[in-house]
Amino acid sequence: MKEQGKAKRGIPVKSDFNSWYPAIVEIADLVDKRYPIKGMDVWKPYGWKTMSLIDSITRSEMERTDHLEYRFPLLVPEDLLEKENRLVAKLKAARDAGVDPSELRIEEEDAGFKKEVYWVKHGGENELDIAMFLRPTSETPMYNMFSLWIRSHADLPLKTYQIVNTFRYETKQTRSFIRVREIHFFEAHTVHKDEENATLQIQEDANIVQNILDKLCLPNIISKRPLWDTFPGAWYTTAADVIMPNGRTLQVATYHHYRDQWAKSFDLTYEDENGNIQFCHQTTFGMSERLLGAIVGIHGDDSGLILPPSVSPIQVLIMPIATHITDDVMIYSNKIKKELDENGLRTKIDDRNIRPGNKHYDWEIKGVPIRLEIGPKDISKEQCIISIRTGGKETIPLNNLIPSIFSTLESINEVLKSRANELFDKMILPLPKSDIIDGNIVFSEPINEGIVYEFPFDGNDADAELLERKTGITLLGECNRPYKNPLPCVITGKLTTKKQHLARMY
RNA sequence: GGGCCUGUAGGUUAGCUUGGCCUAUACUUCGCGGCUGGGGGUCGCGAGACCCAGGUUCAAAUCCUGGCAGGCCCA
Repeated sequence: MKEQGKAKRGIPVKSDFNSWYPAIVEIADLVDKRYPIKGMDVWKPYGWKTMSLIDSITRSEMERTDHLEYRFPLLVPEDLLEKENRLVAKLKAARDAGVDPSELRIEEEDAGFKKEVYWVKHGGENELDIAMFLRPTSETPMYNMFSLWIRSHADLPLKTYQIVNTFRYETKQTRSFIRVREIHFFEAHTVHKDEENATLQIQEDANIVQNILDKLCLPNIISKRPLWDTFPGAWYTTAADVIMPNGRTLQVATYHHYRDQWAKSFDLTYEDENGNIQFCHQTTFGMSERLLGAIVGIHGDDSGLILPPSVSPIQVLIMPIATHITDDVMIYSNKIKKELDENGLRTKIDDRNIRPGNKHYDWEIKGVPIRLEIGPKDISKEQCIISIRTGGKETIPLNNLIPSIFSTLESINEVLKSRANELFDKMILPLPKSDIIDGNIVFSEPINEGIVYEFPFDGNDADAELLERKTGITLLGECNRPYKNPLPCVITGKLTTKKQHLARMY
């Protein structure tokens, strides 16, 4: 179906994913990376519009589930952080004590967020009495206010969210959308009267994540993260990971059950029906522009992006052909645009005075699902020609335009899903057979880089760590889709249906 | 945290090893005009760069030091 376009504008082939990805985000005009701060890209209109469309899917899910949108300040005074640090330090100590005394995970910093935030220490020329930092996430500012707002059970549940920029001082290598220092962040925070209600919220979050990822055509793995990967202060953390074409997993959503651990630190209490003071139970749920990174990475091809119709800023790009021959071409183009617009589609007419081939390449790179050509020959036959980004060209009669466009968009959506699923299935393999010899695991075949491994696992933390060390890759946690029939755990040999994955994570 | 590498028009790049031939190469891009127009057309004219600060030297894109920015590899 192709053959007509070879590498253009220096786009590397997608099989060279580590070169393709950073190139395509700029060539497709999503971001400009030349801003002179590492990890802070400029969002170009095309990229920002796409992100905004992703956000609007999120917003409608929030609305559907009765969350209200808030907007908290960017700056947090240092003294508020102390509560959080004390909590995190305490939990870590407890966790470490609870865990097998073998020296698990020593690399964790004990200063909480202190080292990874941007500090504001001056106001003009004067040093501030209390330094402030840019929010890396908003638990601290939000919970401080929640404790003022929540008085009785009638105030619960409190379901809030915001979509804001957050900041982390990353020292590692940054990548557009995947690891950045200014994060386009969605965070939902809820407060409930008891653990059970918070648990129900976690189930709702799980459902929302699937709705959103489905609209973006992104298959994913849901795992309960291992204890050491649990968000500080959380009882447990659940995460959604997608698999990028290089075999690395990308965490695109997390939701945390806090139980009442944070409430105890922030004094979040309410008076119940019987007049007793109770601690609240909380959850949080976060996502970011990594969703866009996943779309770029998973759907794109050698010719550029392919955007799912649900979030493509332009769903139908109209190309008038040979406008100088007859004025009818522009008249028809405008007529078609009007008709599509009235049916709720996002459209654009490209009337630049350049060759049509050039326009095809331009919009192909940007991943527009449908390009529609209308020229003098078509007008005489009352038809137009559409080029489909996932492959193929079709001639459609103008009197059947709208239904044809809608069914084509739908089929593009299906093609993206099935391609993504195919890739996803191809990326996951069973872990090679292993034997334990003198406390070491020996695999029957070498562990491969670009693959996600699944395997039955029913061991403890020490077993898990052995696996990570031995393979050099990371454990995603217990998957929410267990094996149908029990299999022997790769470490203990015990029969279990529990499934885990090992992967290189972004 | 440790190590390696790189900075020349908007983008990709030649020149750097061995300082002078640089008024800096080519492609692309951009602007104006003409012919054109169904998958990167063509002709003409025009625009655009040596990261910053020092140093060495008669002379620095080229050598040295520092800064800033970026990339890669390893714990």
